[in-house]
Amino acid sequence: MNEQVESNETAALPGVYVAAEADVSLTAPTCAIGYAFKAIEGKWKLPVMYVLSVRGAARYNEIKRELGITNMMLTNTLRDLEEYGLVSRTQYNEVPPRVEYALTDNGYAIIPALKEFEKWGQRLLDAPADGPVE
Amino acid sequence: MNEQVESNETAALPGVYVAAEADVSLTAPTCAIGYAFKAIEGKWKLPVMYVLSVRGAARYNEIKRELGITNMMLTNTLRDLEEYGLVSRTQYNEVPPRVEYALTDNGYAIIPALKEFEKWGQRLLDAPADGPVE
DNA sequence: CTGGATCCATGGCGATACTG
DNA sequence: CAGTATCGCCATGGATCCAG
Repeated sequence: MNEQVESNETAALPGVYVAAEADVSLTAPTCAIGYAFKAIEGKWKLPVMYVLSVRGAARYNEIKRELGITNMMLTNTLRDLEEYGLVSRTQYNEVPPRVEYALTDNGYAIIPALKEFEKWGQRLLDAPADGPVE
Repeated sequence: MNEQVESNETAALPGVYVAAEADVSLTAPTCAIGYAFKAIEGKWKLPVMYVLSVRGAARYNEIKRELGITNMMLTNTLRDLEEYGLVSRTQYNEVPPRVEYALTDNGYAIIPALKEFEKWGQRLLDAPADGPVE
């Protein structure tokens, strides 16, 4: 495929690092980023949270149409996010029934990370030469 | 992966555009955050990139031990990350053989997002009352 | 001994129906 | 409108096997 022969000196950019300690124990119960990874595990957690962050609050079928997600996956994803206290569910006893989902305070706190992800994605799009082969 | 282009033609609903009704079109090829989501899709992309960001460069079995990931998953994950131009693979013709993986410049660019994720995870850990029921 | 593939069991995930 | 139920496939995990 692609033979990327480059010098080893680019391995570590000076002054750029995430954590000072080289011991990476993502599975530790007190590992912050490991816990974050677990919270967003699965294909649809981040897309759902992103939609809610943009819309503020959204109904079940709204999210479904936006993402093209199946009922099963949306239901499970919302339930998981609820368990983590990231999404709140508000049911209105009306006819027809209405259920609105919104980010909790902890869910809202993910937005800075989402924005960084967006900037990163933009950078990848701006460098198509290094992108995946279409 | 393969981009499944959702055809707008629908036998039952002619003339109805599916993509047009989405205000948030994460599937659009020019959507930055959608592209970022695709780039990190899968269970192990972020953990592997995190390990590489901390270690600077790591060998195959180093990553494997750190994460407790299986051979198949690590191989596939590294290959996907290579395709996206996020990870570089450097092979040394030595005895015993040695292969080192490191983040590319585009791969390193994810670190601000990882830092935000870490802060977010720390916030979740600091608010156990809102966390998932143990 | 290291990097990686192959077989196999399981669970996440998708498509389509059906229900309150 | 907001879910549930069911089927089937593919990604994932576990163990073992292969190449250099």
